[in-house]
This record gives sequence, structure tokens and C-alpha cells, in this order.
Amino acid sequence: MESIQTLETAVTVHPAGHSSGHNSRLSLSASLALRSSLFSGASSAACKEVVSAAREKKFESEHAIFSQGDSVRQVVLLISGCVKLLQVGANGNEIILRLIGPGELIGIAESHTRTHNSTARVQQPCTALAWEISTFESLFERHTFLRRNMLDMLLHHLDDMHERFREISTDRVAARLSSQIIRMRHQVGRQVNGEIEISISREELAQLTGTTLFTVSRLLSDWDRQGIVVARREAVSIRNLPALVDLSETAVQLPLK
Amino acid sequence: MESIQTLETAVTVHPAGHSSGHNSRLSLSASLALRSSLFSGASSAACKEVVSAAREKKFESEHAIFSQGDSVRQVVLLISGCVKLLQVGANGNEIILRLIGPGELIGIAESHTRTHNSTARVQQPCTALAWEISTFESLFERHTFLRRNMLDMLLHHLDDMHERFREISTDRVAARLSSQIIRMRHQVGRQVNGEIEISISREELAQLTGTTLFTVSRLLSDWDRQGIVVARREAVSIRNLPALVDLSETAVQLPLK
DNA sequence: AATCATCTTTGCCGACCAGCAAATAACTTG
DNA sequence: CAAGTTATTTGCTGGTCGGCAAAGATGATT
Repeated sequence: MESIQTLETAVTVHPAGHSSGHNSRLSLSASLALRSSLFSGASSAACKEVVSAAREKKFESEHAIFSQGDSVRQVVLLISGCVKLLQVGANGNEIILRLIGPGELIGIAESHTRTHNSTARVQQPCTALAWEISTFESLFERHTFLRRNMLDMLLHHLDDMHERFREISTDRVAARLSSQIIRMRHQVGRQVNGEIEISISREELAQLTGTTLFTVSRLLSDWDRQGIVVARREAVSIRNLPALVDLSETAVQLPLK
Repeated sequence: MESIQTLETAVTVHPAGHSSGHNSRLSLSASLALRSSLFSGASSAACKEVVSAAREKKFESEHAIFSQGDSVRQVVLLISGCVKLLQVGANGNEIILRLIGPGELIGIAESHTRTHNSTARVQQPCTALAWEISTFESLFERHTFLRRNMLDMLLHHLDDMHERFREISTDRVAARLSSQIIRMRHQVGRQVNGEIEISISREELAQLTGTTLFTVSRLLSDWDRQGIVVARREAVSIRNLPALVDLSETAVQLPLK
């Protein structure tokens, strides 16, 4: 619990001078948004036009930005914080499709359906830019870079899902879990005095890797004893990355103890 | 083995009058391509320009259109036949990311990487249109409908992966297998005297649902005995769709026999 | 500081399903 | 039509992991 990620602090220190509607001068949040790969390759004028059409929003933990079944109303660009995209099965158990960090889009994956088929729930307090879906679609027409970059971002997610799908199909839980931790190190990991710490509960790790919180707990405890990770409450730190990589490539789990 | 799908016959009956390079009059294959949702909402002139820039190709069974690790060279639009997109794990076992039928694109999902991270292997003899990647990218710039439609197609796949990922995370094999069969009935299913027949082996079904061919065989045999499906060699017919739907929603597998 | 809420650990049991092996069936080829 | 090839079936065995339960740990609240 020592430090908060740099981006977040930078944003929340200034609660935004004029964080409402269409302003010609961009707020700090808005200018941070430009770092998103959504704007890569775009002229600064075009960026400003797109950003100005958005409203700034803040979301608190546990808030559902949208829920499975809702009709699609807005597109959200995350500036700070963390959101998890999840799906609930018929039996009521949830799985996490992916974690969404700063710079990523929420709510487009369903823009071709008119209704969301997943839920976006805030995990850590967020600041974001939001466009009405109709506004965003008209921006689409004028600014080709939006479609190009969205395509790229989507391909990225598709790749990720492919990888996780292969893992869950063929790998042991130990291999999947270590792979997931390795992947998350960049996405939601934070530098805490030399180590990379990831804020996530056992249950969420289980929902990401298709297993149970019990199995996750058992594995993490074990890896903790071996000095590979440090298992804290709702957090994991990586101690020995090469060992983790090794685990992710080990097809057969070696018998524990 | 009674009838072949109508599209295929339509194509192969006429082995294409002038099936080479850039011709102003479209071949039959090319005109069939226009049915793809890649061209939805596009003017007929624009379609022709795009299609004329492609070369017609034929692929035989088992041919690898591209392999994991190859650099991305071309974009392929499938006109007839069937291709499976697969990924091989470190331990050598293959899983099927998805089956690709007529009207779908192959090879774009990796266009942001410069190298393919999956393999496209022909399952049933194919006819297709192929663009050089550079050609396609320049068409991209001129024709916005290409990007829009590709985005839609991609979102569709992403949805599909999300659904399958949830299933494999939470559902029993029986539920996953029945869901997969239900999904495939439109994608690769064919009408054979009143019933829907799907051409696929036990092993491929296993690779699609994250299980083994043994378990698939056991379940299909069982469902066959109950009259829910007909389990043939490298094929499955649906006899009782409601029962299959029921199986896909049953969280816990009822004890067999 | 004490109580409460929530997350985590760990023992235990058994079900689901992977995996081998050997027999059988279906299709192909000579 | 017979031999060969490939796909499928089915019995059997055991391991991985799900799931309950109860105790323990961590942090929040007042």
C-alpha cells in the first residue's frame, strides 16, 4: 500500500479546472487522454476535436459503467484507474474477460450489437472521457484514424483472447496462472521499490484463468514459499520472473511437496 | 456424403472463365465474393475496384495458407470451402481458434503484428480472393467501408471468443460441446434431407472445446443413443435441437447411464 | 483497542475427465 | 474384394482440481 501509480496521482491532484462540456482548452485529464494509442498518428487538431466532444467522468469502485443486457449508449476512454470486463454465466458465476487500464477503450466491443453482452465494473476509481455513441459514430466518419486505431486495439485484444484460450485448453492451472501474472505485470503492475506489484485478489486471478480461488491460493502460497512471488492480501509481487516464465512453460505440473 | 454445399457447387461447376489478374469483368467467384459482409453497404463500383485488385486462388485440403511465425503477406477472402485457424502450444498439441467459412477473411487478425501467430490450414478445398497486404492497405485508405466492415467482423469474432472463453472457464465439457455444435450449425452446417449435418471429426470438436477426442466420443455416443444427434464418421447431425440447447444450459452434467 | 467484514489458507474428499490400450468401424487403395 | 489406413469406441485407471468447511490473517470502523 506504499505508493499509488504515477498517472493517477497526476490526474487527481488537479481536480480539473473546467471539466465540463465542450471547451476549447483541454483539461489535464483530456490532455492525458492523448497518450492513448487511440490517438496515435493523429494530428493535434483532430485530437482536440475528438477530445472536445467528450465529457469527463469519474467512476467510483464497484460502479457498473454498463451491464450485460444494457443498450449501448456511450464509448468510454479510460484515463486512470482500472476496470474489469466480466461476463456472468447462467449459473451466476462470473469470469473476467479482461482488465482495462489507462488509455484503453470500454464499450466499443459491443457497438455492432445494440446491447452489451458483458459488464464493465470499476475496480479502482477511474477518470475517463465519455462520448455519446452517436457522437462517436459521427466522429468516426470524419476521422479515419479512429477506425484504424480501434482496429489495432481490437486486434490486440483478440490476440490476447486467443492466447488465453489456448492456455486454458491445453495448460495446467499452474502454467495459466503464471502466464497471467506475467502478462499483467505491464498492464496493471506497479513498481514498488524494485519489485513489480500487481493489485488483484485470489478470486479475480481465478476468474481470469478459469480456476477457483482455492487453487490460486494453493499455488501462490507454494510459490511464495519458494521465493518466486510474494503473496499479499489482494496483491502479488514478482520476485523471480525467470522462475515464473519457467512455470508457464512447464507442461506438466511437478508434484507439490 | 450425399450432397455438397450449394455455394461450392455453384463455383466449381464453372471453373471461372478468366480467373486471372486484373480484369474489368468479374468472374463468377469474384461476384460471389460480393456476398461477403466485407462489402456490405458499399457501392457496386467500389466493390468492383476492390475485387479487381485481388487474385483468385484455390487451396487444397491440408494446405497451410499461412503458418504460425510466417510474416504477413496477403489477406484472403474465402469464397467456398472451409479453413481452420489453429494455434500450437509449446507441448505440440493443437487447438482450433475458429473455423472460417465462405465470406470470411483470413489473415487480417495479425496485420498489426508483422508475423502470424496462428496457422490457417485448409479443411475443405477452397476458392478465395487474395490481396497482397500492401495492396489491401492502400485500398483501406480509399474505401472506408473496408475498415468499417472489418471492424464489425472482428467484433463478431471477439464476441465469439468471449463466449467460448466463459464456457471453457465455467461449464462442463457436455455443456461446451453442445454449445459448440449449436453454434456451428449455421457456420459450417449443411442441410441434408431435413437434418443439419456438420462435417467435423471428434478430434476437431475436442480442439474447439478444450477437451479430448475420447471425451467427445463418449458424449456423442451417448447423445446418439438418446436420439439427440447422429454421430457419424467425421460428421454430426442434429436430431433434437431443443435437447441440445438444454444440455448447453445444464450446469451440472447428469450422471450418464 | 475491540469488533466486524472480508480475504485467504489449508485439510479433506471425491468427481470429472485425461490418457493409454486394444478392439471395432468406416473409408481408401490396389 | 482384400489389405491397409484412418477414425472411433469403450473399458479402465489415476491425477488434477473443484468445492465444502473451518480456521486464520488482514484491514476497516467506531
